Amino acid sequence: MRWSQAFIPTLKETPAEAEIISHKLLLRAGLIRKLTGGLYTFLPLGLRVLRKVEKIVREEMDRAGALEVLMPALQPPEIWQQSGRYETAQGVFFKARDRAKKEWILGPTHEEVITTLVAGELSSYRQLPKNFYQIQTKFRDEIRPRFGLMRAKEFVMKDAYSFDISDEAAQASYKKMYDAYTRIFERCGLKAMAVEADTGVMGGKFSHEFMAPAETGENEVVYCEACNYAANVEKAASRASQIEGDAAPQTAEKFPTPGVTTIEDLTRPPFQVPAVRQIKTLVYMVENKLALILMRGDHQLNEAKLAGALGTAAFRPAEPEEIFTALQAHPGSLGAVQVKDLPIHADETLLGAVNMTTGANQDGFHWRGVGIGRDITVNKWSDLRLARSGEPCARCGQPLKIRRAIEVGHVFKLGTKYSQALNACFLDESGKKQPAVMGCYGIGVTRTLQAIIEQSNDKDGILWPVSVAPYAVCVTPLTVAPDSAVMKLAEQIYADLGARGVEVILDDRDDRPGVKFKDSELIGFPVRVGIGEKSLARGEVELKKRGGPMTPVKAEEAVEKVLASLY
RNA sequence: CGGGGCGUAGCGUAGCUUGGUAGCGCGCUUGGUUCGGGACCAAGAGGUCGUGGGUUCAAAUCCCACCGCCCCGACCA
Repeated sequence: MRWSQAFIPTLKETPAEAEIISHKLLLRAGLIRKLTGGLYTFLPLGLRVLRKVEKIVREEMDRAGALEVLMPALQPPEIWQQSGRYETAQGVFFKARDRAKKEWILGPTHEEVITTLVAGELSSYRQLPKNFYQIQTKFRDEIRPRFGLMRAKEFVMKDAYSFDISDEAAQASYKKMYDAYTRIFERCGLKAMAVEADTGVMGGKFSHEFMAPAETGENEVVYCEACNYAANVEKAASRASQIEGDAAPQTAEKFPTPGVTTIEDLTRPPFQVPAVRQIKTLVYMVENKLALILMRGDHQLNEAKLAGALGTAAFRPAEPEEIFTALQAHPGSLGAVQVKDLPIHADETLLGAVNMTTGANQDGFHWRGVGIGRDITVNKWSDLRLARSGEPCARCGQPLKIRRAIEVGHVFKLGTKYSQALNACFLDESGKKQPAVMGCYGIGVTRTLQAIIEQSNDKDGILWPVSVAPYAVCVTPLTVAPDSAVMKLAEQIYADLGARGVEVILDDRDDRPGVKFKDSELIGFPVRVGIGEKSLARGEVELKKRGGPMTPVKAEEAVEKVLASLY
């Protein structure tokens, strides 16, 4: 490609809309442009990168034995009703209507479609295992699109769905995808770690997320350097730090606490009750009934765990009016002492706690000397708390660490939820009808692209890994007069590299060197070959790896040196 | 959806408090000088000041509504 013929609108200044470095660079390097919030056009250079990421994904899926298909983006709501997700996934749908006013759904994911397909084709266990994948645009009505491609209304995703005859076989399929993902991110030059994850609305059995560490990531990963335990913070278990030794249990007593409405307030004089000695009382509306959730004062509730404990995701924090009606007190003065008519769920760290302080369900009053079990009747004990940095690892006891990360991939073991609902069944060896055991596996392709930039950049711009760079080499003549020795050599190196299969761009723009250098560094071509009169007088050209020093090489060796530097 | 911020030329922005000719930098066009790290000089083009309404002799500026974008939040009582 000749730069003068290309469309590479680089920007000297950062558009005001971009907040994080990868988003800024996507715009500045001329890779994407925004149509409107959450919707982007890939410009030629950005599309080249996208295609390269897709190619790597495709190669690794094929290698793992998955079969590529392409499913419709537009889906009938009926299959979602069949799977039971029409209601639960309501929030993410973009909907459309045809001329007959019938409703359609712009696919946010494709479990229903693929399972419907398989249901129609599958009859015998001999047909399994099968794993189908596609690379397709998904549509999700995100609550808040942000950070460019990171969270968009429309994005490219690779999704794969495996069908197996048994749990064990499904496990093998899962492992294959897990391994494929590890290779994919490695080949993309992206640091990503597999972490245990919550299954959320997918309703699966267990799952791993592939997380690319980055400060701007929207997720938090809890990990242990000692034993390699790693989990999404929504899932992460930590060992409960017990409350230190107690004096003899005191008797519960109500005391006035005018104006006190937070855990923090109670830790200050005159009360000076440490947060670990407090019981935080949260009120939730669970399927239209109120429930109390008790946490230790220094702990935070993890809603993903709460969903697991409640067995439903249909809950929300109660409104203050609802709380007052039920407990005759406002948030900040709530407690579970002597509450008999509401279900009480408690985090297991409170088990056996005595001498605790908690709200009295009377504004301006708290109880102290409260003993769980004696003064509060807990209906269900569960692990409900958010793991924190420094807490002992649940496996090995070493301190846990937390870091932010971008979720780039997710593998789920689904079980038979969808195959049962949509009748994707087969006859086993004994002639018995069985639902296929499924798994599903996603990679956010466009998000991966941006995550690579987020991890690989410096003050001058992007540092593309060779595997996904829009062009591997930028040949930069400092003079472009057609009959000059400099340009002639540039043309020759450009042609020779192209002939050797290297993706190369020739910066034939009649611009000053500084402009060309800045642009090539902003875009981040892995290797630049600079050709100028001065060095050429010595029979040399300049080889510069992005982010590295400039090294002179003999002009006649340039092509070989470039090839060597690429691998 | 709640809160906050912002909409002025392709991009970045000043002007708004205190109403009175819309300004600057980058980019763009033309000419010239330059030519190894985002050149310089000169002359230009380019604006429904987000949209609609209101107040006023007069609105980018004040008021109302709407639209759009960005950020934070939407569990921590």
